[in-house]
Amino acid sequence: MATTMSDVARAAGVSVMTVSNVLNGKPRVSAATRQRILDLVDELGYEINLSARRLRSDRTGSIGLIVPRFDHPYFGELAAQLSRLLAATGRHLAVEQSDASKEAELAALSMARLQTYDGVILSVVGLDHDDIDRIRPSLPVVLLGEQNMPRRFDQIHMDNVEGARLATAHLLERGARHVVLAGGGDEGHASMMTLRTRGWRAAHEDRGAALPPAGILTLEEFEMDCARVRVRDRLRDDPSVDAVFAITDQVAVGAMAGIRDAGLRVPQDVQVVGFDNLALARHVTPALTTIDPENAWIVEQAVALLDRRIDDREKDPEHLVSPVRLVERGTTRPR
Amino acid sequence: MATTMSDVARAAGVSVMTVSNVLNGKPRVSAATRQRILDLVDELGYEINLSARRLRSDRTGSIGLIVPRFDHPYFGELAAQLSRLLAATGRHLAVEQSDASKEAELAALSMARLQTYDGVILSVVGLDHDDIDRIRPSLPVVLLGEQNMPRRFDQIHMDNVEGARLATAHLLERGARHVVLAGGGDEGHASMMTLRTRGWRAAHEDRGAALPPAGILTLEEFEMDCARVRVRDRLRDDPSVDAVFAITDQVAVGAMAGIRDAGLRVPQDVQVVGFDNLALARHVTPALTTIDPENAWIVEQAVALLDRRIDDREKDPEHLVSPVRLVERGTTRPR
DNA sequence: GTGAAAGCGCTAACAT
DNA sequence: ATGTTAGCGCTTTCAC
Repeated sequence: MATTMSDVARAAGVSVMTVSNVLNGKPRVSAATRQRILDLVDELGYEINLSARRLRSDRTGSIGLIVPRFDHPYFGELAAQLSRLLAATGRHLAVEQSDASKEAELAALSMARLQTYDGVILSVVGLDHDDIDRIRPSLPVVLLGEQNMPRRFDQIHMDNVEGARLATAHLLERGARHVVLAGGGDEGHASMMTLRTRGWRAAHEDRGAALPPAGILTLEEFEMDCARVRVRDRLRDDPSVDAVFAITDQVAVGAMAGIRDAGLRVPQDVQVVGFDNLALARHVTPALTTIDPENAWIVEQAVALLDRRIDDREKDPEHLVSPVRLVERGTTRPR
Repeated sequence: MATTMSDVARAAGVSVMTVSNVLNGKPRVSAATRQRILDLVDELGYEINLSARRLRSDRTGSIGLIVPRFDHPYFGELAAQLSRLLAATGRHLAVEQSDASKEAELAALSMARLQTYDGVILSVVGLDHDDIDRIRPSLPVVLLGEQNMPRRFDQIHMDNVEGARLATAHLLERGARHVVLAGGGDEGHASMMTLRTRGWRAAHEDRGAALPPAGILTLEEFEMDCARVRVRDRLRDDPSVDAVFAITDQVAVGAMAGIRDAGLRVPQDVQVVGFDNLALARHVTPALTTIDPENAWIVEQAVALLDRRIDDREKDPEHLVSPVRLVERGTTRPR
């Protein structure tokens, strides 16, 4: 069996309460007793049982992050940043995958699993307003997502429309006449996809440019494989396409491969802009022009919101929009 | 307050034990009572308190995976596969980051954090044999790693030497005369790096080929940025380099960018082989020839080992070596 | 400064 | 088929 607090207490000849007080940094303990207990803790290899602490008091020092998928680099980067930030305040992060399916995401949100955390940051994908509304968490939750979400939650979303508008406007400015939107679509509720599609439209409207025919290339998944094949085929069908705004950097990398498959060059024949500014974006050749969602800002705000909510469960929910900016690299032509 | 079992019991007019039995699928409960309780659970929105269950009985249905970094795609892919596999048996995965530093990794391994899991899969980086040996987990742990690890743990490692040998031999076979090892090194204990370096050496010895002078390009980090710059500089210094064996796919992608920066072509001027077979490897241009570590196999075995150990804490530890194979793509020349 | 008592929500073991 | 008892390891409260 693992060493418990009462083992330490017995060895030190004190009560468990004194051990608990020492371990929690409570003030009213003599220096001598404190030191003796600390030594014993080391010697016996005592480690607190977080389940017991949690059962009695809340507070585990753990924050949960629920993401749709572990193997999407965007979430990997988000998790890494969040982890670093939390470490600064002595807490740590556990990441769980919701699998982007409604059932899995709801299961991930089940209080049972969440209770082990002091608070949870939930990246909402695949849930609509009503699904989320059914969730009545008894612990602080911050929502990260694009769709319309119940106002009673603290939430952060990217400025998807503006980002997509910037991306598309940049392409049009650089001489593109026919900007295909890879991974776009108007179906369903407000989502990353529909919002970015809206931005692509808006950029055309802003300049009085006509939307290209069949300009939206739908994708089953926002993955490289899929994007590569669809973009290649689209270019073969229609040589007038001279630019791709890809809904994510992953799609953009797939699109770049597809463009090459079609025997064309980036950016001379076809320009490309992505969205996410993944680490990867700097390292493909040519380096990818993309929209930076300011993850550092998002992460910082998410923790701030969580902390404020942990502090005051009744505070008014906040609704933040992250700034976005265009990062110009080599997949678009110089002015 | 959240609904507890006794709330449900009171509402159903039964004891908490009956509720517990229903929720745990115990057989000796009448169908009528079971249904009544299930309905009430729904109605009251009851969710089990895992901390309480854990405190009493072990079993949370959660498995922990500790990885050095969230933002390395290799671990993202590993976690995703593991998550999928565990879901099949009704369990779920939480991933924690150890940050690749010794302190952080030891902290991640502290029983306090691990106790919330039924078992833990630990990807060991930055710890040597003695550090790991200091760990006396009271719960099942499977080690994933390359260095020499205490035999009392169940463990899995890749066949790094063989993989590196395959990669290097392939380059030599395809006419390479000067294979630089990007990210290699002999320093420190057995590690992914030193083992792959050994394989690179062995392939040369096998063919009676001399090792190139300054053939090992050390890298501070196995990251694209770093690899790109170092490879570019190396090629500029020494035009005789005609191949790069990159210690990881990430390094390989960086190397490919560096080769282009130096004004050379892949694979005509410089061939490249990576290691990991990330999803990314198929989508760079040209597609990356690499070593596949058979992650699916690793994940499957890790869960099997964990389950066997959960079943029998006293069983003899097992020590598995994953098979590796070469995946030939476009960064090496056809035969 | 230290400790005794009570109990968080659950389940194992043993009644009935 | 259902209930009773006890207790997991900790913290809260209150007493000394």
